[in-house]
This record gives sequence, structure tokens and C-alpha cells, in this order.
Amino acid sequence: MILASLQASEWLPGDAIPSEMELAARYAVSQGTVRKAIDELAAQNLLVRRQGKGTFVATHQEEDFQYRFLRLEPDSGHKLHLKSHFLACENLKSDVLIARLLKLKVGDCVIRIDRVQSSDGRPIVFEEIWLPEGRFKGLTLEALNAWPGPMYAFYECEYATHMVRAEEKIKAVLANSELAKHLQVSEGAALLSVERVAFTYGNKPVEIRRARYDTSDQHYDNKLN
Amino acid sequence: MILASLQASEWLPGDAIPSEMELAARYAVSQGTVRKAIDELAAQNLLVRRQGKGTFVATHQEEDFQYRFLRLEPDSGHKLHLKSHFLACENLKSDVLIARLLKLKVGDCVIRIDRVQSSDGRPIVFEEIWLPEGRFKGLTLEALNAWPGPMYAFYECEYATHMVRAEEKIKAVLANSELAKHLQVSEGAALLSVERVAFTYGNKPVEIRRARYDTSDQHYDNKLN
DNA sequence: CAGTGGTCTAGACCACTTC
DNA sequence: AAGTGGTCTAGACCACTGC
Repeated sequence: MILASLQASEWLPGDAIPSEMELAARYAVSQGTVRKAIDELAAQNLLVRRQGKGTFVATHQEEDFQYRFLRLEPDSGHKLHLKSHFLACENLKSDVLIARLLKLKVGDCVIRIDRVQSSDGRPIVFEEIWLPEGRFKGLTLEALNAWPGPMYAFYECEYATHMVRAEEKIKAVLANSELAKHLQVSEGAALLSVERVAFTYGNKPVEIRRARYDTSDQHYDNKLN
Repeated sequence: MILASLQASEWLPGDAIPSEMELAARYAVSQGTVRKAIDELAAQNLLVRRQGKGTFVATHQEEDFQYRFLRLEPDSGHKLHLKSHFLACENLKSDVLIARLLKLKVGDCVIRIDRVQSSDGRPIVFEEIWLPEGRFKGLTLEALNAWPGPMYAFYECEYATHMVRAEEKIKAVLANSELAKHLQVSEGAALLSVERVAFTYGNKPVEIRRARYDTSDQHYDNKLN
């Protein structure tokens, strides 16, 4: 029931949800039961508990959630700071592949965005992004380039779309001439290909992203449990 | 306290631990407290709950835990079935890099293993593995090639070493002549490099693994939450 | 000091497994 | 039927936050 309220935007990202006692009264269960439910949602990063303050809806606008889905880090171990530069933002008709991943019909309108991310002026990431036009109406290149923070915070603020999880398929590929140009590497250099599908509440896919990382001085970091 | 017992091998992988009531009596706490502790360890995949049966120490010998740390899967979506072929197993002195990762002293004895894993006779993975000689005394190439299952099950059965988690750093690299030969790809092909440190109880690193995957027909699959 | 989440208790009843 | 984990309750007390 809490999840349904989140999905229905009854509480927005960053908001505090009602206290455990209030929820217990509302659903006519005990505090312990509410607690367990919240624990599970917090374990999935949908809620954030803060002792003494309350329980909050997770948001990509928060410091600690800012680059939650970015696994790239410098080999040196320092923190990566990337600067975005958007190259293109255009509307087009969805092909079979994108339609299937976004659960649209072939020919439905989608928005396609290109961007490069750089660290210290050196390009590290080239991305192609597909969004369903229905949910992201009126998105422009200017708006994207004017936005200072992470993209998922932009989606939240401008399009009330909060990403809850993502799936990535990773491969090694060779740079073609276009990628070589964007990432300032030689043709035939090895690049990391990361194809991501990102989901909002209710397992709804709302973003496809194909990224190419230059991993000469950084790596994709993964923890296995 | 339960974690300490696991670390001390009081209960071995695959064993049932005492029931919640027994543990409650042993530690002089209530069943609910034991339950919460077990829940946390189960969330970390250290224990496995089975309703009606009991709670068990996780083991890589179990079906579902067999390839817990292998994220590679065919693009087709089917299940990958890999066959191991060990090429080498030799003792040598640890260099600076390996010593640091395994928390040994430079010059301490380590075991270095090479293997190739194939799917349908086609080589997919080439791995170099380093183990601390102290914990894996007497390991031979013959023993490795005679073992039918996954390596982490081998470590458990033969060396009482259970892996609980791992960290991987992933890059894209180009095949040199040696890799090209082992993986039957051309020199200069793009390969996925996966460098793993695997840990037993108590955050103790006990295996370094540098793998190269041919990702032409398979990919590294990752879920982000 | 009031309100929040964090931990713990003792006990009820349910669902699944085994004999 | 006995024993296991699974869910839930009602209430106690603690730790942290903000006024």
C-alpha cells in the first residue's frame, strides 16, 4: 500500500512520508508491521530513513543519491567529476528495438539525445539516450544544457519521473570513427559499451541509454554479494 | 555473535544453524531479535532461510549459489554453460600488486592459475588467478582439472574457504597475441577485462582474478538499485 | 520536551516440512 | 503432530532531531 502511494505520487521525491504511527493507524496495523514494510522499501532505495526526522521518499536530487547509477570511477580511487555537454536532442519514430525496450509501439514518438561527459576537459563518456516522447513532452537541447545537475534529477523536477532501478548490459567494443571523434581516441581503441534500461515505479521502462566509456584511466566498479 | 560463529566455522557451509528459539536461549535475547539478526545475514547472502526446514549456512555447492559471482550471460538470454580447462598452476613469489591486494608481504608464496572457459567448444573466458599459498597448500593442476563443479565450491570442499563477496573493476582492452590465441579472436579485438578481488568472512581477501571475456555474443549483466 | 525512528520483548497464530 | 521459519501485535525503552 505504501508502494502504491509512492507510485501514485501521493508523496513526492524528497518529501517525508507520514510517521510510522500515523501509517499504522491509517492501515489499521501495528507500528511493527509498518516498520517492516518501510524497511523493505528502504532496502530497495525507495525510501530513506532518518532517525529523529522521519522517513523520506528517495530522490536523485539528494547529494548521496546523485550518481547512484554511475559505476565509473577513476583508477586513482578519487571521485569522478563529470561535466555534461549535450550535442543533440531530436524527435523521431521508435524502431523495433527501442519500442520493445520502452514497451511502446513501433513508430511511436521518441526523443533521442546525444551527449558527451568530460572530466578535466577530457571526454570520457559518449551517450545516446532514448525517451518516450509522451512522458517527456517539450524537452529541448537548451533546457538540457541549462540544467546544472544530474539527468535523473532533471527528469524528477521537470517531468515528475523518478528512476528506481536500472539494468545494464556491458560489452567491450572497438571505437568507430564517430566514437573516436567524440571521445578523442584513435579508431580501433577499446571502449566499454554500457546499454541501460532505467525503470520508474511499477517496473515501467522510461529511458534507454547506450553509453561508451573510455576506460583507459577509469573503470566500471561493481560489488558482488 | 552469529557472524563470529560463522567466521569461526562453528557451522559449516550447507549446515543448518540452530533454530531461532535455540539461538534466542543461547544469547539470552528474544526470538524477534534473533530473527532480525538472521534477516540481516540472509540479506547479505551469508545465510539462507527455508521455511519449515531451518536456516542454513550459504554454500557455493548449492544449485542456486553455483555461479553467484558470474555476471556473464549470452545475448540470447539463455543460460550460459561453461566448461573449464586449466592450463597452468604454479607457485611463485608475490609481487607488489598482488601482495597489496591479498594483504600479504611482497615475496610471500602465491599460487598462480591459468584457465580457459568455453561454451560449446568456443573459448569465452581466459582467467589468471592468484591465491595465497598458505591457505591453499598442495593445490595441483590435476586436482583442478579433476574437479567437476565451480571453483568456489572447490575452495569450500578442499580448503574450507567460503567466498562471501567480491569487488570487480571492469575495463575494455585490446587482445594481445597471447589473449588472441587463448580466446581464438584476432589481435586487436575488444575484450572485457574483469579484475576481481574475492573475500571470505571478515573481509579477508583470498583470491585475485583477472579475467578477459570475449563479449561478441555475450555480455556482462548488471542490475542497479 | 515532544516527536521521530531504532531496538527489543513476549506472545499469538499461520504456513511449510518431516515423520 | 511436532518443529521450523513467517507474520503480526502491543507495548517498553533508547537515541537522535528540532524547537
